[in-house]
This record gives sequence, C-alpha cells and structure tokens, in this order.
Amino acid sequence: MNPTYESLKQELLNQDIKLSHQRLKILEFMASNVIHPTVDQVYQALHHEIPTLSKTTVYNTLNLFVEVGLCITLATEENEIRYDIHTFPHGHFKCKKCNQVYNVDIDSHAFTSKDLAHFEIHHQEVFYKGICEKCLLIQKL
Amino acid sequence: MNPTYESLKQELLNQDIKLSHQRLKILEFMASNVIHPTVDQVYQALHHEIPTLSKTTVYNTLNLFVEVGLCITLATEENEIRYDIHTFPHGHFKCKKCNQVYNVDIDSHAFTSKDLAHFEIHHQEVFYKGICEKCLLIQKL
DNA sequence: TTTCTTGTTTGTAATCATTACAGTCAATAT
DNA sequence: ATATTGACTGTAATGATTACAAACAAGAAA
Ligand SMILES: [Mn+2]
Ligand SMILES: [Mn+2]
Ligand SMILES: [Zn+2]
Ligand SMILES: [Zn+2]
Repeated sequence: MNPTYESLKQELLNQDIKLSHQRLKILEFMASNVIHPTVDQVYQALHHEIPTLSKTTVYNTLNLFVEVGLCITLATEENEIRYDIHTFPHGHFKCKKCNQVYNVDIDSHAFTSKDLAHFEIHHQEVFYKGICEKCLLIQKL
Repeated sequence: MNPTYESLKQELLNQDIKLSHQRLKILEFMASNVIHPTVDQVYQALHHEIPTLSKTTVYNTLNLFVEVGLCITLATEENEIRYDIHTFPHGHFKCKKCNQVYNVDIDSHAFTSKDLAHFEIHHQEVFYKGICEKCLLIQKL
C-alpha cells in the first residue's frame, strides 16, 4: 500500500529528475516516516546527517515532488503546510491532544454532492478533527 | 438557511459581548457577504467606511467570533485563513480559475469511516477543488 | 459633573512560514 | 582543461498573524 523508496526513485528517473544526495535523503525520509511532516520536521530530522542541508533545499525539493506528483500537500488549520507521500485518495484525522495526523480510508463515491453536478472536480480533501483512540484511553486512566 | 444579522447580534448579547461599532460592522459584513473572506478582504471592504479601523481589530473580532461559535475557520491550501459565518456542517468547493469558494451540501452520514470507529470526532471538513460551472461555460466560448 | 473602572481599539513591533535571489558548487559534456 | 548546466546554500524579502502597550470610550461610582 505504501509507496516504496525504490518505486519513488524510479519515478524521479522517469521524469528526468537528477537523483541528488539531498533529494534521495528527503525522499527516503518521506517514504519511511508517514507522519505528514512540515518542512521544518524534515529539516530537523536530516540536518544532523547532512550538516550542510539548507532549509531552502527542503522547500525546493518537496515542492518539486508535489509538481511531479510524488507528494501532495495538506492544509491544516494552523496555517502550515504538511507534505504527504501518499497520493491516492484518502482522508485525514488530526488529534487535538497529540497532534498526530492519521490516514483514513474513505469511500470517495460517498462524496458526490448534487451541488457539484456541473462542476469539474480535480481534487477532494476530507479532514477530521477530534481525539484519537490512544489519547482517549490515556484520558480514562 | 443563512443566519441573519439580527440573530447573530442577539447571540453576541446572550454571550455578554459588547456590541461595539466595529464588531457590528464586521458581523454585518460577514452576514451579508457569504464569500468566506480573509481578514484582509474584510479590512479592505470596511476601512473606507471606518477610516480608523485597524487590521488588528479585524483579527481580534473574527477570532472572537470563532471562540464564541459564530464563525468557523477554513484552511485553504494557500496558507491563509478564511472565515465562514455558516457554522452548520457543510462542505466547500474552490474554483481554480475564479478562486471563488462555494458552499456544498453534503450528507454528513456518508462520512463514517471504520478507521475512526473508536475515535472521538469533533469536526469534519470536506473540501473540493476544480473548475466551477461558470468558468467551464466561459471556457467553451 | 468629575473620577474610576473596565473593556475596546489602535499602531507598531515581533514572530513565523515561505519565497526570491544571487553566488557557489558539482557533475557532465566538449 | 574548459564550458555548460543544474543543484545547493545563505541571506534577504515578503506576507500573514500575533504580542503588546498606549489611547480611547462608555458606564458606574462618588
Ligand atoms: Mn495521508
Ligand atoms: Mn461555507
Ligand atoms: Zn491523540
Ligand atoms: Zn470559477
């Protein structure tokens, strides 16, 4: 279900994008940490390993990934952009306690509204907020 | 269906919030312009009429409205916050051509995902992007 | 009426995420 | 070796939002 690092790398090659060290490290991070990170989270995670890494490079790279369809962006209400390596249609749930963003399987056909009958729909986003199961259990202790 | 200016004003009174000139003007704008405006749009629309109006006041007032449940916020992907006077559950569609944000009736029961069976859901947001009917017609000319 | 109190509004400065830009660097081709 | 191209970096600029303190307005108390 999760896209593999190897298949994503191949996709970059297919699109004639050079496999630079920084790009591969960022791609690897996105593929193995499915946490919908912000640019800063990616930067913080990698700049120990790549001390010369610039935050601008993280911006450039993630926005490049979005352009070529390897990532999508997620707008949370906190006025910050998060990046998601999963590009197939799915929804999200953000926990108000632990701030974790979960993936949610949704039936995309349940969402056709007759208000949009003559509209051209390119993209849909379903976003839930509330308290996750883990945090609910902690609350009850 | 749309909340009236009078009922919203009454709600402020019920919550012991003073009906200052600025608050009433901003409330009136929100009630009669259902365009999901940004803070700047509200400010631009009103500062001719109220030359002393400060953008800080628009921020303070709209955030106050959100706190007391008169407005909700909308996160579009452009990293800007929009304010909505409609607080009942509904979805949105943003046109990529004209940037207009439409309200969309949705069946909120279509949204139960079994992934969230043991989660506590406080809020849900459904957001579409694409091209609206008007812009599609223009395109065909 | 004057003074006091409380909450509102204002303007400026600070913050934070993001983007623009220009110089540097690295890989490859000639 | 030199030239070309694109990637990376650091710094500066931008734009939205928030913090904060002074000014203001309205009503209550004296
Ligand atoms: Mn996701
Ligand atoms: Mn709406
Ligand atoms: Zn949680
Ligand atoms: Zn349109």
